[in-house]
Amino acid sequence: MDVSPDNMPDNDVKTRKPRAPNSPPISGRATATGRAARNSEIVYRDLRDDIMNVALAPGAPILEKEVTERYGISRTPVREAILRLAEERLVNVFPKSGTFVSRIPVSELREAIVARKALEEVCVREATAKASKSRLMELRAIVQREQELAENGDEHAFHDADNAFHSGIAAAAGYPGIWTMIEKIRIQVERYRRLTLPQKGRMQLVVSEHSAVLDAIETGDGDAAVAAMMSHLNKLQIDIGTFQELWPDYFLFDEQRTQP
Amino acid sequence: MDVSPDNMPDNDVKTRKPRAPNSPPISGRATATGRAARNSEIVYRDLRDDIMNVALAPGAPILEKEVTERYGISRTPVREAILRLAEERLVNVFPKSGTFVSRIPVSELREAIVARKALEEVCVREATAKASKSRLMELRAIVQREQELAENGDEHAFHDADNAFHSGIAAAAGYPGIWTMIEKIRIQVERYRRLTLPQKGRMQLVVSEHSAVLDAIETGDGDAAVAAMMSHLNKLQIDIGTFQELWPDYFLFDEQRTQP
DNA sequence: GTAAAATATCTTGTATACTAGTTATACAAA
DNA sequence: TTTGTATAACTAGTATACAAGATATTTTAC
Repeated sequence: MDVSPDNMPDNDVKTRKPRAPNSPPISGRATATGRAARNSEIVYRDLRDDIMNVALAPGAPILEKEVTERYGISRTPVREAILRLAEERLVNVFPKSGTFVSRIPVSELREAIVARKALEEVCVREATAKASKSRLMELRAIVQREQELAENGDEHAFHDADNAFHSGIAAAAGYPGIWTMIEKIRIQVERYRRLTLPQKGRMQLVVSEHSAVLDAIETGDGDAAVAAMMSHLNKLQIDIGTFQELWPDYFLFDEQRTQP
Repeated sequence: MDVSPDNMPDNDVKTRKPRAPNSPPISGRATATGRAARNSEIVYRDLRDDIMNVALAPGAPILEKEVTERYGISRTPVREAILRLAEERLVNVFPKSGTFVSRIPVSELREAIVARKALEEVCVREATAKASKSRLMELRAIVQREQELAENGDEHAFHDADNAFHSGIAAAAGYPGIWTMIEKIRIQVERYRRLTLPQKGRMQLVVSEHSAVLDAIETGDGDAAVAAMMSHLNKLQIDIGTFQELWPDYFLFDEQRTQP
């Protein structure tokens, strides 16, 4: 375009240059931390967590003004947070009307599970091929931690450890970016999972399944590792019908996308 | 939280209710078109396209003010557009300093290609299993169109048709949402592809590869279809080293993520 | 002449005022 | 009582003003 900052020879006249920002993002830059303590980030995380925990139920309204007053900040950062949520399809913004927590779209849910399985399969296969001993020890430690948390019944911490296990496999495979993608997909599935989670003995089952996956990885049997992981992830596909009865208006069955 | 709009019995006193927004996003809603003509959307798409076309080169600064004046709008919608780009890692925002088009991170690039292959594999396999005759005819028409565009040398239209083919396969598989995910991944790869695209005879090669994929789908051979698709997508993995020489500062080699 | 400090000016982040559109409510008429 | 309409209140989108920090330039000391 007509920006042309460092293409033009700017060394002929020194005093006239109106301070074109000729500081591109240099590699080893100290201030590359970027958005660390931005208010919109805090609001975003809080709202996202509330939505994922179903503390904010699907269909519930989100009032900019209420959030504004709760945090004691202005509309601008709140609005940024809501826009991020809208992109992730966690909320629906109706232009001059209101913002609401989105309902769980079952068709997307199905696809999200399929996509996650595809990505986790790649990760676990690659992890089997090239995981270092230390990585395996880390993963085993996570499984052990899960065991302890399951015994204590600490659901929240167990949930974190669960994530750490899957994240660790992606890291062992050398695919941290793919784990980022899985996490984005997981956001969609998480609300559904939170509704179905409080089943007795579920944590113990997860521990044994994780352990089986790790066993296969350690023996270097890629196919077995993939099979164990698929078996594990298939547990997500409990039939949605039963939960449809419990929370009828939490789910959305037709397609009707809001943004093309 | 303390919103509680339609949970409270609001039918006792009629005149005092301060218009709590008791209109959740009803399913069959007419105004569900949502963001149609929003300025931030226009700016976002234009900037994104410019970045993907490498018209805005990696490292180039993006000045809110310049965009503001170009579109004749205020900073707010421009800012929203830039924030969306920042989430997709197409730009880097340095808080009180400036915004720059991000460099192409080669490690993420590698992972993006792996992820795309995993997702496309699922799509093409499922499409082979359950594509209707009409879907197959549509896909064949797209391939034919690609052939014609390749002969005419219309690179831009060919690019669209290319996307339509992959999108069509996802649709045939019943996974339109997965295509959305692939598109998000594709954004990252697209810039690299645009740099490597102008190779002679590339379009003709793509046509034949697409045709091979479709042949396998039509015969119902899932494994062959997957193999053909993988062979097609592997073409993306040309060694990056050669292009590193041509555009040394377009790529980023170390990790250094900006947002945790 | 060199280097360091001061200053000017740019950048993005935030707050607030205003606009335009939507929905609920009140009210009137049948 | 029901139905249509007017109005009032609330919504998100936008514009603009201000604040805080960073970089480039200028100035000053030596």
